[in-house]
Amino acid sequence: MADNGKLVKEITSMEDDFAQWYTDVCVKADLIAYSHIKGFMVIKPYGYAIWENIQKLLDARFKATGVQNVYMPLLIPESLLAKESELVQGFAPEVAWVTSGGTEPLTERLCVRPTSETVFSDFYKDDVHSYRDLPRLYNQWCSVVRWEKETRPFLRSREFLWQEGHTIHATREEAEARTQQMLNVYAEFLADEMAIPVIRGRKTEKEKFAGAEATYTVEAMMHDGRALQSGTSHFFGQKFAEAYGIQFTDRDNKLKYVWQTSWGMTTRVIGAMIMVHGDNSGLVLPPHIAPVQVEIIPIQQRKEGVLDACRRAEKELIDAGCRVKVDDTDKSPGWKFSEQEMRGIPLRIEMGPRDIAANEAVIVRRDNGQKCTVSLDKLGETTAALLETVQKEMLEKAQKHLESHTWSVTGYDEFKDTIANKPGFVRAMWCGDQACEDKIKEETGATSRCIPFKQEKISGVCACCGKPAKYMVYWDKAY
RNA sequence: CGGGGUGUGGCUCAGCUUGGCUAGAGCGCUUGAUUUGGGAUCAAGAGGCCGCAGGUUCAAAUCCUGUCACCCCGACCA
Repeated sequence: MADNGKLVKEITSMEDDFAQWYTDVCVKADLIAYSHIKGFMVIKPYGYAIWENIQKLLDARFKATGVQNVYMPLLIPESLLAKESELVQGFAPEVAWVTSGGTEPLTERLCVRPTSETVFSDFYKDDVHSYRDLPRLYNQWCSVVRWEKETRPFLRSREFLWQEGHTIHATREEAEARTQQMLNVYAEFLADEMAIPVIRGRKTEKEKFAGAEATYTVEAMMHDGRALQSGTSHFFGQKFAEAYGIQFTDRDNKLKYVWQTSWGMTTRVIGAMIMVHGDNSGLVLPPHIAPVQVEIIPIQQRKEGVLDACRRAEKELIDAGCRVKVDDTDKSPGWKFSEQEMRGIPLRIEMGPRDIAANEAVIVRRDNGQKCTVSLDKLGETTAALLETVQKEMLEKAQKHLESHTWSVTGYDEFKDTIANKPGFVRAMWCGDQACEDKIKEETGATSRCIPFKQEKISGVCACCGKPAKYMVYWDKAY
Protein backbone atom coordinates (compact mmCIF):
# COMPACT_ATOMS: atom_id res chain seq x y z
CA MET A 1 0.00 0.00 0.00
CA ALA A 2 3.08 2.18 0.18
CA ASP A 3 3.94 2.90 -3.44
CA ASN A 4 1.91 6.05 -4.06
CA GLY A 5 -1.17 4.27 -2.80
CA LYS A 6 -0.69 1.89 -5.68
CA LEU A 7 -2.40 -1.42 -5.19
CA VAL A 8 -1.07 -3.35 -8.11
CA LYS A 9 2.61 -4.03 -8.37
CA GLU A 10 2.45 -4.98 -12.02
CA ILE A 11 1.58 -1.45 -13.06
CA THR A 12 4.49 0.97 -13.25
CA SER A 13 3.82 4.25 -11.44
CA MET A 14 2.86 7.18 -13.63
CA GLU A 15 5.41 9.31 -11.84
CA ASP A 16 8.23 6.87 -12.60
CA ASP A 17 7.55 6.32 -16.28
CA PHE A 18 4.34 7.56 -17.86
CA ALA A 19 4.88 5.69 -21.13
CA GLN A 20 5.44 2.39 -19.36
CA TRP A 21 2.45 3.05 -17.10
CA TYR A 22 0.31 3.50 -20.21
CA THR A 23 1.47 0.25 -21.78
CA ASP A 24 1.01 -1.62 -18.50
CA VAL A 25 -2.57 -0.38 -18.18
CA CYS A 26 -3.42 -1.40 -21.74
CA VAL A 27 -2.22 -4.93 -21.08
CA LYS A 28 -3.17 -5.42 -17.42
CA ALA A 29 -6.65 -3.97 -17.86
CA ASP A 30 -7.08 -6.64 -20.52
CA LEU A 31 -7.76 -4.22 -23.35
CA ILE A 32 -5.25 -5.53 -25.87
CA ALA A 33 -2.63 -8.12 -26.64
CA TYR A 34 0.34 -7.62 -28.91
CA SER A 35 0.21 -9.56 -32.16
CA HIS A 36 3.15 -10.88 -34.14
CA ILE A 37 3.06 -7.94 -36.55
CA LYS A 38 4.41 -4.64 -35.34
CA GLY A 39 1.70 -2.04 -34.99
CA PHE A 40 -1.17 -4.50 -35.36
CA MET A 41 -2.80 -5.27 -32.04
CA VAL A 42 -5.37 -7.71 -30.81
CA ILE A 43 -8.23 -5.79 -29.26
CA LYS A 44 -9.51 -8.15 -26.58
CA PRO A 45 -13.17 -8.49 -25.55
CA TYR A 46 -12.95 -5.86 -22.82
CA GLY A 47 -11.20 -3.34 -25.07
CA TYR A 48 -13.56 -4.06 -27.92
CA ALA A 49 -16.61 -3.68 -25.67
CA ILE A 50 -15.37 -0.17 -24.88
CA TRP A 51 -15.04 0.56 -28.61
CA GLU A 52 -18.54 -0.82 -29.20
CA ASN A 53 -19.95 1.59 -26.61
CA ILE A 54 -18.08 4.46 -28.23
CA GLN A 55 -19.43 3.41 -31.62
CA LYS A 56 -22.98 3.10 -30.39
CA LEU A 57 -23.08 6.49 -28.69
CA LEU A 58 -21.23 8.36 -31.41
CA ASP A 59 -23.15 6.72 -34.23
CA ALA A 60 -26.44 7.78 -32.64
CA ARG A 61 -25.20 11.38 -32.56
CA PHE A 62 -24.23 11.18 -36.25
CA LYS A 63 -27.60 9.79 -37.23
CA ALA A 64 -29.35 12.54 -35.31
CA THR A 65 -27.75 14.96 -37.79
CA GLY A 66 -28.93 13.01 -40.82
CA VAL A 67 -25.83 10.91 -41.50
CA GLN A 68 -26.18 7.47 -43.13
CA ASN A 69 -23.71 4.62 -42.88
CA VAL A 70 -22.15 2.92 -45.93
CA TYR A 71 -19.20 0.68 -46.63
CA MET A 72 -16.49 1.40 -49.17
CA PRO A 73 -13.80 -0.91 -50.62
CA LEU A 74 -10.65 -1.66 -48.66
CA LEU A 75 -8.34 -1.41 -51.68
CA ILE A 76 -7.71 1.59 -53.86
CA PRO A 77 -6.10 1.41 -57.34
CA GLU A 78 -2.94 3.48 -57.51
CA SER A 79 -4.27 5.52 -60.43
CA LEU A 80 -7.34 6.53 -58.43
CA LEU A 81 -5.31 7.51 -55.41
CA ALA A 82 -2.97 9.57 -57.57
CA LYS A 83 -5.64 11.96 -58.83
CA GLU A 84 -5.31 14.32 -55.90
CA SER A 85 -1.62 15.14 -55.60
CA GLU A 86 -1.52 16.74 -52.15
CA LEU A 87 -3.20 13.76 -50.54
CA VAL A 88 -0.88 11.35 -52.31
CA GLN A 89 2.20 13.23 -51.22
CA GLY A 90 0.89 13.43 -47.69
CA PHE A 91 0.25 9.72 -47.41
CA ALA A 92 2.85 8.21 -49.77
CA PRO A 93 5.39 7.38 -47.05
CA GLU A 94 2.90 5.38 -45.04
CA VAL A 95 0.83 3.46 -47.56
CA ALA A 96 0.78 -0.36 -47.71
CA TRP A 97 0.45 -1.95 -51.15
CA VAL A 98 -1.08 -5.14 -52.51
CA THR A 99 0.93 -6.27 -55.53
CA SER A 100 -0.32 -9.74 -56.29
CA GLY A 101 -3.57 -11.67 -56.29
CA GLY A 102 -3.00 -15.30 -55.48
CA THR A 103 0.08 -16.28 -57.47
CA GLU A 104 -0.38 -13.69 -60.23
CA PRO A 105 1.18 -10.23 -60.04
CA LEU A 106 -1.40 -7.45 -60.47
CA THR A 107 -1.20 -5.16 -63.50
CA GLU A 108 -1.84 -2.20 -61.23
CA ARG A 109 -0.90 -2.24 -57.57
CA LEU A 110 -3.61 -1.57 -55.02
CA CYS A 111 -3.22 0.52 -51.92
CA VAL A 112 -4.74 -0.53 -48.60
CA ARG A 113 -6.80 2.53 -47.71
CA PRO A 114 -5.07 4.97 -45.38
CA THR A 115 -8.26 7.10 -45.65
CA SER A 116 -11.08 7.05 -48.16
CA GLU A 117 -11.48 10.52 -49.68
CA THR A 118 -10.52 9.08 -53.04
CA VAL A 119 -12.98 6.17 -53.11
CA PHE A 120 -15.81 8.33 -51.81
CA SER A 121 -15.02 10.97 -54.43
CA ASP A 122 -14.87 8.40 -57.21
CA PHE A 123 -18.22 7.02 -56.08
CA TYR A 124 -19.87 10.44 -55.69
CA LYS A 125 -18.91 11.55 -59.20
CA ASP A 126 -21.39 9.12 -60.77
CA ASP A 127 -23.86 9.09 -57.91
CA VAL A 128 -24.70 12.78 -57.95
CA HIS A 129 -26.29 14.62 -60.89
CA SER A 130 -28.60 17.29 -59.53
CA TYR A 131 -28.75 19.69 -56.62
CA ARG A 132 -31.70 17.50 -55.60
CA ASP A 133 -29.21 14.70 -54.85
CA LEU A 134 -27.40 16.89 -52.35
CA PRO A 135 -26.25 16.81 -49.68
CA ARG A 136 -24.87 13.32 -49.34
CA LEU A 137 -24.06 12.65 -45.68
CA TYR A 138 -22.24 9.32 -45.62
CA ASN A 139 -20.11 7.72 -42.96
CA GLN A 140 -18.32 4.41 -42.64
CA TRP A 141 -16.98 2.43 -39.71
CA CYS A 142 -13.91 0.54 -40.82
CA SER A 143 -10.21 0.12 -40.30
CA VAL A 144 -7.41 1.82 -42.19
CA VAL A 145 -3.71 1.09 -42.53
CA ARG A 146 -0.85 3.56 -42.21
CA TRP A 147 2.68 2.19 -42.04
CA GLU A 148 3.87 4.16 -39.03
CA LYS A 149 7.48 3.98 -37.93
CA GLU A 150 6.84 3.96 -34.23
CA THR A 151 3.74 2.32 -32.83
CA ARG A 152 1.91 2.29 -29.51
CA PRO A 153 -1.34 0.61 -28.52
CA PHE A 154 -4.35 2.77 -29.49
CA LEU A 155 -2.26 5.93 -29.87
CA ARG A 156 -0.42 4.99 -33.01
CA SER A 157 -0.98 1.61 -34.59
CA ARG A 158 -0.48 0.62 -38.21
CA GLU A 159 -4.05 -0.58 -38.46
CA PHE A 160 -6.66 1.32 -36.51
CA LEU A 161 -10.42 1.34 -36.28
CA TRP A 162 -12.28 4.55 -36.95
CA GLN A 163 -15.24 6.17 -38.56
CA GLU A 164 -14.78 8.44 -41.51
CA GLY A 165 -17.61 10.71 -42.54
CA HIS A 166 -17.55 12.09 -46.07
CA THR A 167 -20.13 14.63 -47.12
CA ILE A 168 -20.78 16.67 -50.26
CA HIS A 169 -22.86 19.80 -50.50
CA ALA A 170 -24.21 22.26 -53.04
CA THR A 171 -22.77 25.34 -51.36
CA ARG A 172 -19.62 26.40 -49.57
CA GLU A 173 -21.64 27.70 -46.63
CA GLU A 174 -23.43 24.41 -46.09
CA ALA A 175 -20.18 22.40 -46.25
CA GLU A 176 -18.44 24.77 -43.87
CA ALA A 177 -21.35 24.55 -41.46
CA ARG A 178 -21.20 20.74 -41.59
CA THR A 179 -17.48 20.79 -40.85
CA GLN A 180 -18.13 22.84 -37.72
CA GLN A 181 -21.19 20.84 -36.80
CA MET A 182 -19.30 17.55 -36.76
CA LEU A 183 -16.45 19.06 -34.77
CA ASN A 184 -19.03 20.07 -32.19
CA VAL A 185 -20.49 16.56 -32.22
CA TYR A 186 -17.04 15.26 -31.33
CA ALA A 187 -16.46 17.83 -28.60
CA GLU A 188 -19.86 17.15 -27.04
CA PHE A 189 -19.45 13.39 -27.32
CA LEU A 190 -16.05 13.56 -25.65
CA ALA A 191 -17.36 15.72 -22.82
CA ASP A 192 -20.74 14.05 -22.22
CA GLU A 193 -19.81 10.40 -22.72
CA MET A 194 -16.06 10.12 -22.23
CA ALA A 195 -15.67 12.90 -19.64
CA ILE A 196 -12.84 14.40 -21.69
CA PRO A 197 -12.80 18.19 -22.03
CA VAL A 198 -11.27 19.55 -25.24
CA ILE A 199 -10.13 22.76 -26.89
CA ARG A 200 -11.82 23.35 -30.24
CA GLY A 201 -9.97 25.16 -32.96
CA ARG A 202 -8.40 25.24 -36.39
CA LYS A 203 -5.11 23.67 -37.39
CA THR A 204 -2.38 25.86 -38.86
CA GLU A 205 -1.33 25.39 -42.51
CA LYS A 206 1.62 23.33 -41.31
CA GLU A 207 -0.49 20.96 -39.26
CA LYS A 208 -3.56 20.62 -41.44
CA PHE A 209 -4.61 17.46 -43.29
CA ALA A 210 -3.02 16.82 -46.68
CA GLY A 211 -5.44 18.08 -49.31
CA ALA A 212 -7.71 20.03 -46.98
CA GLU A 213 -8.55 23.72 -47.27
CA ALA A 214 -9.07 23.87 -43.52
CA THR A 215 -8.69 21.32 -40.73
CA TYR A 216 -10.47 21.64 -37.41
CA THR A 217 -9.51 19.71 -34.31
CA VAL A 218 -10.46 18.93 -30.76
CA GLU A 219 -7.37 18.77 -28.55
CA ALA A 220 -7.39 16.94 -25.23
CA MET A 221 -4.81 17.12 -22.46
CA MET A 222 -3.40 13.92 -21.04
CA HIS A 223 -2.54 13.49 -17.38
CA ASP A 224 1.12 14.17 -18.09
CA GLY A 225 0.22 17.48 -19.76
CA ARG A 226 0.82 16.39 -23.34
CA ALA A 227 -1.74 17.00 -26.05
CA LEU A 228 -3.67 14.43 -28.05
CA GLN A 229 -5.68 15.27 -31.13
CA SER A 230 -8.90 13.44 -30.37
CA GLY A 231 -11.11 14.14 -33.34
CA THR A 232 -10.78 16.02 -36.59
CA SER A 233 -13.00 17.62 -39.21
CA HIS A 234 -11.86 18.84 -42.62
CA PHE A 235 -13.25 21.32 -45.11
CA PHE A 236 -12.01 20.44 -48.60
CA GLY A 237 -13.57 23.23 -50.58
CA GLN A 238 -13.77 21.92 -54.17
CA LYS A 239 -10.30 20.36 -54.39
CA PHE A 240 -11.40 16.75 -54.57
CA ALA A 241 -14.48 17.66 -56.59
CA GLU A 242 -12.24 19.16 -59.26
CA ALA A 243 -9.70 16.32 -59.13
CA TYR A 244 -12.37 13.62 -59.36
CA GLY A 245 -15.00 15.49 -61.40
CA ILE A 246 -17.85 15.53 -58.87
CA GLN A 247 -20.29 17.87 -60.58
CA PHE A 248 -24.00 18.54 -60.35
CA THR A 249 -26.55 20.68 -62.13
CA ASP A 250 -27.70 23.46 -59.83
CA ARG A 251 -31.08 25.23 -59.69
CA ASP A 252 -29.82 27.73 -62.25
CA ASN A 253 -29.11 24.88 -64.72
CA LYS A 254 -25.38 25.43 -64.44
CA LEU A 255 -22.86 22.62 -63.92
CA LYS A 256 -21.03 23.12 -60.61
CA TYR A 257 -18.52 21.31 -58.44
CA VAL A 258 -19.65 20.08 -55.03
CA TRP A 259 -18.24 21.28 -51.71
CA GLN A 260 -16.85 18.53 -49.57
CA THR A 261 -16.03 17.62 -45.95
CA SER A 262 -14.63 14.67 -44.05
CA TRP A 263 -14.35 13.99 -40.34
CA GLY A 264 -13.02 11.17 -38.23
CA MET A 265 -12.58 9.75 -34.78
CA THR A 266 -10.51 6.68 -34.04
CA THR A 267 -9.66 4.04 -31.45
CA ARG A 268 -7.08 6.59 -30.34
CA VAL A 269 -9.77 8.10 -28.09
CA ILE A 270 -9.48 4.96 -26.00
CA GLY A 271 -5.85 5.94 -25.46
CA ALA A 272 -7.01 9.43 -24.55
CA MET A 273 -9.47 8.03 -22.05
CA ILE A 274 -6.76 5.92 -20.43
CA MET A 275 -4.35 8.84 -20.17
CA VAL A 276 -6.91 11.39 -18.99
CA HIS A 277 -8.64 9.36 -16.29
CA GLY A 278 -6.30 6.50 -15.39
CA ASP A 279 -4.30 6.29 -12.16
CA ASN A 280 -1.65 4.11 -10.55
CA SER A 281 -4.15 1.33 -9.91
CA GLY A 282 -5.07 1.15 -13.57
CA LEU A 283 -7.89 2.19 -15.80
CA VAL A 284 -10.71 4.51 -14.70
CA LEU A 285 -13.70 4.34 -17.02
CA PRO A 286 -16.45 6.93 -17.31
CA PRO A 287 -19.75 5.15 -16.53
CA HIS A 288 -21.29 5.92 -19.93
CA ILE A 289 -18.51 4.03 -21.69
CA ALA A 290 -17.82 1.27 -19.15
CA PRO A 291 -18.89 -2.18 -20.42
CA VAL A 292 -19.50 -3.13 -16.78
CA GLN A 293 -20.60 -0.19 -14.65
CA VAL A 294 -21.02 -1.99 -11.36
CA GLU A 295 -19.27 -5.07 -10.07
CA ILE A 296 -20.75 -6.89 -7.12
CA ILE A 297 -18.13 -8.69 -5.05
CA PRO A 298 -19.42 -11.26 -2.57
CA ILE A 299 -17.50 -11.63 0.70
CA GLN A 300 -17.40 -15.12 2.16
CA GLN A 301 -19.44 -16.19 -0.79
CA ARG A 302 -19.77 -19.81 0.35
CA LYS A 303 -21.69 -18.72 3.44
CA GLU A 304 -25.35 -19.40 3.13
CA GLY A 305 -27.32 -16.62 1.53
CA VAL A 306 -24.42 -14.46 0.36
CA LEU A 307 -24.55 -15.34 -3.32
CA ASP A 308 -28.34 -15.29 -3.30
CA ALA A 309 -28.27 -11.76 -1.91
CA CYS A 310 -25.78 -10.75 -4.61
CA ARG A 311 -28.05 -12.18 -7.30
CA ARG A 312 -31.00 -10.23 -5.95
CA ALA A 313 -28.90 -7.07 -5.94
CA GLU A 314 -27.79 -7.82 -9.50
CA LYS A 315 -31.37 -8.12 -10.68
CA GLU A 316 -32.37 -4.91 -8.98
CA LEU A 317 -29.48 -3.07 -10.65
CA ILE A 318 -30.36 -4.48 -14.05
CA ASP A 319 -33.92 -3.25 -13.52
CA ALA A 320 -32.49 0.16 -12.62
CA GLY A 321 -30.74 0.22 -16.00
CA CYS A 322 -27.18 -0.50 -14.85
CA ARG A 323 -24.66 -2.76 -16.58
CA VAL A 324 -23.74 -5.05 -13.71
CA LYS A 325 -21.70 -8.19 -13.03
CA VAL A 326 -21.33 -10.43 -10.01
CA ASP A 327 -17.82 -11.79 -9.58
CA ASP A 328 -18.52 -15.25 -8.16
CA THR A 329 -15.15 -16.75 -9.08
CA ASP A 330 -13.05 -18.52 -6.45
CA LYS A 331 -10.51 -15.71 -6.20
CA SER A 332 -10.07 -13.93 -2.89
CA PRO A 333 -11.93 -10.64 -2.36
CA GLY A 334 -8.64 -8.74 -2.37
CA TRP A 335 -7.85 -10.14 -5.78
CA LYS A 336 -11.26 -9.13 -7.08
CA PHE A 337 -10.90 -5.58 -5.71
CA SER A 338 -7.60 -5.14 -7.51
CA GLU A 339 -8.94 -6.63 -10.70
CA GLN A 340 -11.99 -4.35 -10.64
CA GLU A 341 -9.71 -1.36 -10.09
CA MET A 342 -7.31 -2.32 -12.88
CA ARG A 343 -10.22 -2.68 -15.27
CA GLY A 344 -11.62 0.70 -14.27
CA ILE A 345 -15.11 -0.48 -13.36
CA PRO A 346 -16.77 2.69 -11.98
CA LEU A 347 -18.50 1.22 -8.93
CA ARG A 348 -17.88 -1.76 -6.70
CA ILE A 349 -20.47 -3.19 -4.39
CA GLU A 350 -19.20 -5.33 -1.51
CA MET A 351 -21.71 -7.70 0.07
CA GLY A 352 -20.84 -9.98 2.95
CA PRO A 353 -22.77 -11.66 5.75
CA ARG A 354 -22.38 -8.54 7.92
CA ASP A 355 -23.93 -6.26 5.28
CA ILE A 356 -26.69 -8.66 4.42
CA ALA A 357 -27.67 -9.04 8.07
CA ALA A 358 -27.90 -5.24 8.29
CA ASN A 359 -29.79 -5.06 4.96
CA GLU A 360 -26.95 -2.96 3.53
CA ALA A 361 -24.19 -2.98 0.97
CA VAL A 362 -20.90 -1.07 0.69
CA ILE A 363 -20.39 0.93 -2.50
CA VAL A 364 -16.91 2.09 -3.49
CA ARG A 365 -16.22 4.63 -6.24
CA ARG A 366 -13.34 3.86 -8.59
CA ASP A 367 -12.68 7.48 -9.53
CA ASN A 368 -11.96 8.76 -6.01
CA GLY A 369 -12.04 5.72 -3.71
CA GLN A 370 -14.96 7.05 -1.63
CA LYS A 371 -16.89 4.41 0.27
CA CYS A 372 -20.47 4.59 1.42
CA THR A 373 -23.05 2.28 2.87
CA VAL A 374 -26.44 2.01 1.25
CA SER A 375 -29.66 0.29 2.23
CA LEU A 376 -30.52 -2.68 0.01
CA ASP A 377 -34.05 -1.28 -0.26
CA LYS A 378 -32.72 1.67 -2.28
CA LEU A 379 -29.82 -0.04 -4.03
CA GLY A 380 -31.04 0.43 -7.62
CA GLU A 381 -31.87 4.12 -7.51
CA THR A 382 -28.84 4.99 -5.36
CA THR A 383 -26.44 3.21 -7.70
CA ALA A 384 -27.93 4.64 -10.87
CA ALA A 385 -27.73 8.15 -9.42
CA LEU A 386 -24.18 7.60 -8.22
CA LEU A 387 -23.08 6.53 -11.71
CA GLU A 388 -24.27 9.86 -13.07
CA THR A 389 -22.49 11.69 -10.25
CA VAL A 390 -19.26 9.87 -11.10
CA GLN A 391 -19.68 10.68 -14.79
CA LYS A 392 -20.16 14.36 -14.02
CA GLU A 393 -17.35 14.63 -11.50
CA MET A 394 -14.88 12.87 -13.77
CA LEU A 395 -15.46 15.56 -16.38
CA GLU A 396 -15.10 18.29 -13.77
CA LYS A 397 -11.86 16.82 -12.51
CA ALA A 398 -10.45 16.56 -16.05
CA GLN A 399 -11.60 20.12 -16.77
CA LYS A 400 -9.79 21.39 -13.67
CA HIS A 401 -6.65 19.54 -14.69
CA LEU A 402 -6.80 21.12 -18.14
CA GLU A 403 -7.32 24.59 -16.74
CA SER A 404 -4.66 24.30 -14.04
CA HIS A 405 -2.13 23.11 -16.65
CA THR A 406 -2.74 25.84 -19.20
CA TRP A 407 -0.21 28.67 -19.20
CA SER A 408 -0.30 32.01 -21.00
CA VAL A 409 3.07 33.38 -22.07
CA THR A 410 4.25 36.44 -24.00
CA GLY A 411 8.03 36.29 -24.60
CA TYR A 412 10.10 33.55 -26.19
CA ASP A 413 12.25 32.83 -23.12
CA GLU A 414 9.12 32.42 -21.07
CA PHE A 415 7.71 30.19 -23.82
CA LYS A 416 10.72 27.89 -23.82
CA ASP A 417 10.90 27.77 -20.05
CA THR A 418 7.21 26.90 -19.76
CA ILE A 419 7.31 24.12 -22.35
CA ALA A 420 10.40 22.66 -20.70
CA ASN A 421 9.30 22.90 -17.08
CA LYS A 422 5.53 23.12 -16.85
CA PRO A 423 3.58 20.23 -18.38
CA GLY A 424 0.46 21.38 -20.19
CA PHE A 425 -0.85 23.71 -22.87
CA VAL A 426 0.97 26.93 -23.58
CA ARG A 427 -1.12 29.78 -24.93
CA ALA A 428 0.89 32.31 -26.89
CA MET A 429 0.41 34.85 -29.66
CA TRP A 430 1.64 33.96 -33.15
CA CYS A 431 2.41 36.06 -36.22
CA GLY A 432 1.09 33.42 -38.62
CA ASP A 433 4.49 32.72 -40.14
CA GLN A 434 5.45 29.07 -40.46
CA ALA A 435 9.08 29.93 -39.77
CA CYS A 436 8.15 30.58 -36.14
CA GLU A 437 6.27 27.27 -35.92
CA ASP A 438 9.30 25.46 -37.32
CA LYS A 439 11.64 27.20 -34.94
CA ILE A 440 9.46 26.44 -31.94
CA LYS A 441 9.21 22.79 -32.89
CA GLU A 442 12.93 22.57 -33.50
CA GLU A 443 13.92 24.26 -30.26
CA THR A 444 11.22 23.12 -27.82
CA GLY A 445 9.62 19.99 -29.30
CA ALA A 446 6.20 21.62 -29.07
CA THR A 447 3.84 21.97 -32.02
CA SER A 448 0.93 24.27 -32.61
CA ARG A 449 -2.09 22.30 -31.46
CA CYS A 450 -4.73 24.69 -32.73
CA ILE A 451 -5.87 28.23 -33.26
CA PRO A 452 -8.76 28.13 -30.78
CA PHE A 453 -12.17 29.45 -31.76
CA LYS A 454 -12.24 31.29 -28.42
CA GLN A 455 -9.56 33.86 -29.12
CA GLU A 456 -8.02 36.06 -26.47
CA LYS A 457 -5.45 38.78 -26.98
CA ILE A 458 -2.58 37.96 -24.61
CA SER A 459 -0.30 40.50 -26.23
CA GLY A 460 0.12 42.34 -29.52
CA VAL A 461 3.18 40.52 -30.79
CA CYS A 462 4.29 37.02 -31.74
CA ALA A 463 5.83 35.19 -28.76
CA CYS A 464 8.55 33.84 -31.03
CA CYS A 465 9.66 36.63 -33.38
CA GLY A 466 8.09 39.76 -31.88
CA LYS A 467 6.33 40.81 -35.07
CA PRO A 468 2.65 41.82 -34.92
CA ALA A 469 0.52 38.84 -33.90
CA LYS A 470 -2.45 37.44 -35.78
CA TYR A 471 -3.75 34.71 -33.49
CA MET A 472 -3.57 33.23 -30.05
CA VAL A 473 -2.44 29.63 -30.43
CA TYR A 474 -2.30 26.58 -28.15
CA TRP A 475 1.11 24.88 -28.17
CA ASP A 476 2.21 21.64 -26.58
CA LYS A 477 4.19 18.49 -27.02
CA ALA A 478 1.84 15.96 -28.53
CA TYR A 479 1.30 12.24 -28.74
C1' C B 1 15.37 5.98 -40.77
C1' G B 2 18.85 7.41 -36.29
C1' G B 3 19.91 6.15 -30.88
C1' G B 4 19.17 2.52 -26.86
C1' G B 5 17.44 -2.32 -25.22
C1' U B 6 15.52 -7.40 -25.43
C1' G B 7 14.51 -12.43 -27.54
C1' U B 8 15.00 -18.96 -22.56
C1' G B 9 7.30 -22.83 -20.55
C1' G B 10 1.34 -18.29 -20.75
C1' C B 11 4.08 -13.88 -17.98
C1' U B 12 8.62 -11.71 -15.46
C1' C B 13 13.36 -13.19 -15.51
C1' A B 14 18.16 -16.19 -13.86
C1' G B 15 21.89 -19.05 -16.37
C1' C B 16 25.89 -16.82 -21.12
C1' U B 17 31.74 -13.49 -18.91
C1' U B 18 35.03 -18.84 -18.18
C1' G B 19 30.92 -24.21 -23.54
C1' G B 20 30.15 -29.88 -20.01
C1' C B 21 25.16 -34.08 -15.72
C1' U B 22 18.12 -34.53 -17.14
C1' A B 23 17.87 -26.03 -18.53
C1' G B 24 16.17 -23.26 -13.37
C1' A B 25 13.12 -19.76 -10.19
C1' G B 26 8.82 -16.75 -9.08
C1' C B 27 4.02 -15.77 -10.88
C1' G B 28 0.12 -17.94 -13.69
C1' C B 29 -2.39 -22.79 -15.17
C1' U B 30 -4.77 -27.98 -13.66
C1' U B 31 -6.75 -31.21 -9.49
C1' G B 32 -8.05 -31.62 -4.28
C1' A B 33 -8.61 -29.64 0.64
C1' U B 34 -8.86 -25.59 3.98
C1' U B 35 -10.00 -20.35 3.21
C1' U B 36 -12.54 -15.34 1.94
C1' G B 37 -13.92 -7.30 4.48
C1' G B 38 -7.36 -5.34 0.07
C1' G B 39 -3.79 -9.70 -4.78
C1' A B 40 -4.94 -16.66 0.87
C1' U B 41 -2.47 -21.56 2.47
C1' C B 42 -0.98 -26.56 1.78
C1' A B 43 -0.35 -30.84 -1.33
C1' A B 44 0.09 -33.13 -6.03
C1' G B 45 0.63 -32.18 -11.36
C1' A B 46 1.06 -30.25 -16.55
C1' G B 47 3.90 -27.18 -19.52
C1' G B 48 10.66 -25.68 -23.03
C1' C B 49 13.64 -28.38 -30.21
C1' C B 50 16.73 -21.41 -25.07
C1' G B 51 13.62 -16.22 -31.87
C1' C B 52 15.43 -18.43 -36.67
C1' A B 53 19.53 -20.16 -40.04
C1' G B 54 24.44 -21.39 -40.65
C1' G B 55 29.39 -22.16 -38.44
C1' U B 56 33.32 -23.66 -34.63
C1' U B 57 33.65 -28.01 -31.21
C1' C B 58 33.88 -34.62 -28.80
C1' A B 59 30.07 -31.21 -26.75
C1' A B 60 26.48 -24.81 -27.84
C1' A B 61 21.09 -21.41 -24.27
C1' U B 62 26.42 -20.10 -23.61
C1' C B 63 31.50 -18.73 -28.65
C1' C B 64 31.34 -16.74 -34.12
C1' U B 65 28.52 -15.04 -38.58
C1' G B 66 24.06 -13.81 -40.62
C1' U B 67 18.97 -12.93 -40.21
C1' C B 68 14.10 -11.90 -38.18
C1' A B 69 11.11 -9.79 -34.58
C1' C B 70 9.51 -6.85 -30.59
C1' C B 71 9.96 -2.79 -26.84
C1' C B 72 11.61 2.32 -25.47
C1' C B 73 13.40 7.39 -27.07
C1' G B 74 13.62 10.80 -31.48
C1' A B 75 11.97 12.53 -36.91
C1' C B 76 6.55 11.43 -39.67
C1' C B 77 1.45 10.88 -38.38
C1' A B 78 -5.29 10.18 -36.02
